Amino acid sequence: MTDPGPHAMTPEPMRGDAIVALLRAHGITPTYQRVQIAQFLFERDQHLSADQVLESVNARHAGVSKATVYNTLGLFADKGLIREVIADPARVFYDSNTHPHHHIFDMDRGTLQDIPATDVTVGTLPTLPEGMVVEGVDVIIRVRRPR
Amino acid sequence: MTDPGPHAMTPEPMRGDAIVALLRAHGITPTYQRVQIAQFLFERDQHLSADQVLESVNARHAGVSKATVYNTLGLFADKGLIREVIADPARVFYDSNTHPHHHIFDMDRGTLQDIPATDVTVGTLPTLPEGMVVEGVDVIIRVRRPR
DNA sequence: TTGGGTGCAAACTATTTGCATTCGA
DNA sequence: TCGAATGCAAATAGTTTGCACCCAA
Repeated sequence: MTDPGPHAMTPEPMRGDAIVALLRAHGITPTYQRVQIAQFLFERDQHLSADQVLESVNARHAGVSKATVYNTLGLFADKGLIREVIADPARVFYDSNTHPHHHIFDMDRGTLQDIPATDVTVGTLPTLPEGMVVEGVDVIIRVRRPR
Repeated sequence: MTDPGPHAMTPEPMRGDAIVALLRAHGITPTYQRVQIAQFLFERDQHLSADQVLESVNARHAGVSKATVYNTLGLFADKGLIREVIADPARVFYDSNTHPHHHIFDMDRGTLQDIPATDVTVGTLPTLPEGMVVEGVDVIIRVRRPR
């Protein structure tokens, strides 16, 4: 847990070589497609579906296929660069902020919002099944406009 | 919150007319397909995907289509008979236990396990966006066998 | 030259939709 | 009789897979 992640960096958009270094530091070969996607993801903290990433990345200068966006987001998540958020049954969101925090899910708009981890307290955890290890604790508050 | 739900009933499988009454009490017309599905769901507390429900219901005496299973589970969830659990990115689970509780998700097996609500404490909630109301708070502990 | 890594077209599958049919008033 | 509700075949859309290509050793 000594990895500072992308968020230890400056608030300005990261330069191309900073992105390349970040990918390398996570054991990811920095290809053209991956740099494009990472560049976009780390412009700021955001919650994006694969489709939104595809659209935005290709709006710039294109050349990245749908499958590659999916595979790359999965790879980034595996390597701990971004965080998968399972909140909307229709699609997976990827959160470019990997610091510990939780989420509010707007069921009407289908959008996510961060909650500081300190605003939620998770107390006692139950005994886990044998040989199992906690990968993460997700707290999702589902909100909507009253019907 | 005065609705006792199906769990106020006996531990034995509910009889057909008890299921019919339960559906009616929730404003659901008790058709053949819906009764078949409800009968199966409320045999015991369980976490099932739509596909598992389809298979099990049709293994008995059949006659329920895939689309109807999906639509019926959605209807039951809307009416508060069962609870949707969003934990596995690949499929939605339906929990026949609607009492407040949380879940452990086994990432290797893709299965859910209940946690008593009392084993997890959610402290301060943040201020919600204007005009929004909390539909539910989901806590999911993701576990897996260490790699 | 060769073997693992990469990108993507095509395939796959969970879920939704549109509509013919049925049901209750 | 008639409008609303129901069930399902077919369509949709998010995601995964299989394979041609590329590159470092």
